[in-house]
Amino acid sequence: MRIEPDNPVPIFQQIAEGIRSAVAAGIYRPGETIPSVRAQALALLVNPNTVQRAYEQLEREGLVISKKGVGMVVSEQSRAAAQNGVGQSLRTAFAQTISAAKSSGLTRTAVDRHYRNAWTDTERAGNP
Amino acid sequence: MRIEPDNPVPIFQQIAEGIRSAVAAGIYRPGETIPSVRAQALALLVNPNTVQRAYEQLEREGLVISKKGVGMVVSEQSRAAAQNGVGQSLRTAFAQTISAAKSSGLTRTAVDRHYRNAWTDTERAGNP
Amino acid sequence: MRIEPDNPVPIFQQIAEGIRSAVAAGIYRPGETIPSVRAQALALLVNPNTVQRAYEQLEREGLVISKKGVGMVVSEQSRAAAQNGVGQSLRTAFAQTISAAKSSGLTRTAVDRHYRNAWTDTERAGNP
Amino acid sequence: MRIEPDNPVPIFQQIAEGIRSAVAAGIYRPGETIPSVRAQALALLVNPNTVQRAYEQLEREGLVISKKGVGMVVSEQSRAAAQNGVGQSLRTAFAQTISAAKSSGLTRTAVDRHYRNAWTDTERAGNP
DNA sequence: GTGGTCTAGACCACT
DNA sequence: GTGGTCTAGACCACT
Repeated sequence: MRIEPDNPVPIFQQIAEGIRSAVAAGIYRPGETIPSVRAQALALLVNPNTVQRAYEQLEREGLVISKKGVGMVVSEQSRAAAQNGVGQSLRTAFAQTISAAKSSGLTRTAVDRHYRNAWTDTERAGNP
Repeated sequence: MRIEPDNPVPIFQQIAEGIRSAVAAGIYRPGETIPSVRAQALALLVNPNTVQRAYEQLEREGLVISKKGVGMVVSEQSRAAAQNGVGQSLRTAFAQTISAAKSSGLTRTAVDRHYRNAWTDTERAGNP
Repeated sequence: MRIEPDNPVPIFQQIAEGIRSAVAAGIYRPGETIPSVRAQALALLVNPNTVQRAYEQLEREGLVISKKGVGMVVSEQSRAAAQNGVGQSLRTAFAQTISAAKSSGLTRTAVDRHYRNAWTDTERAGNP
Repeated sequence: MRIEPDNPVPIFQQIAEGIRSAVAAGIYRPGETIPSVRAQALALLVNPNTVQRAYEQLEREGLVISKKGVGMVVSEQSRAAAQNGVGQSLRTAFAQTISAAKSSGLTRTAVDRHYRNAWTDTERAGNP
């Protein structure tokens, strides 16, 4: 998971989003624990309080359940919820970008070209 | 132009982006003035200072030249710069969304489907 | 006389200073008129109101006396006053620059070098 | 650092200049933080927003890097940049004063005398 | 009317 | 504690 400190999206939300993605991808499975607040903070070079905030939000969403002495346990219903949410947010993100492009007067052809170029960018960046 | 107050992207940047798009689309042409700070603030229901900040940034970018007592005049080289910037930010936005999708374990086929659905969304929303 | 619109010193003060210098240099002599508001405005590509403000200040200083139907007439005591003022402001300007340089930790040798370089700059700019 | 509220140079620029000088003089060193926005505002009896503007400009110049929750950290390349900038602005300031003097009809001998007198002034003022 | 600067004070994310 | 953003409203120079 990568954190972008300059991204206007708050870091704690980036962390939450990262966990959601990981659950959707099956990296963390129901019954397993996600990394502890301290471990995560260390891994991301971020203050533990910030990770804490992210985890609290995930608990409110029901993706994860905090168990004393155990950690944050991935819930049973988590995966469907996460996957659903990921797909939804994906579509919304695309729609926003496309809307912006249209209001700048770009044609669908031009936008599609940028979309394909973006794929090339992500592949070049080492995300096969 | 629409402002989303809940968007983590600062309002002043949303405004700057909106003007950039308008210049790229040829709505404001070189030699013309963009809406005055006060008029824009009134139109967007936003504080004049916030608009001012957006306009300062646009001036630093060379899109616009401030003339006392006259207004913010669109520069000659503005359009190319704006168009370039819009294309660039489009590609970056797509790349970010795609990266997120990949790290959630989605395949290119799935992502493409979401992309096409997003187009449908924007068309349905009345942006033919 | 040159006006610098980007200089934080207000334009009307730049104009007033320009006239003071011209009087000190003997370009305008007692009994003569300085350029009319309209002529000056045209020459400097500035709004007549701005020139008007500069002239009002000069009249308050006693450098110039407005005579209906004639114009702004240079006063008898103007030259001494202007010359005196120019010398004074020169010294003050130098003192400020030198103070700033010292507080940046520059030595007298370094400051003197910059002073001599500045002379070269003004000569190169075509002000022999 | 002293602020002159009547100086036509905007306060936020005076603050920026003051920090630049301090960095050039080695008062703030790379890795250290400059005074916080609030502390500086209190020290200079100025609104925090005004200090903020000065610091934003310094960050754009690369003199300083803002770290959330930490402060404005002096960058590695800061000193060279600041020193360079100070020397540059010194020369420009001298050139402007000299130009003004020349257009008032003063000879180099007279201007040099004023320059030396200005040094005496700054020494008398207690800036050995 | 136009933009530029400033004060006063609030709320947010982060350490 | 730290910086970042925003509102509300004043005053200035210039056209």
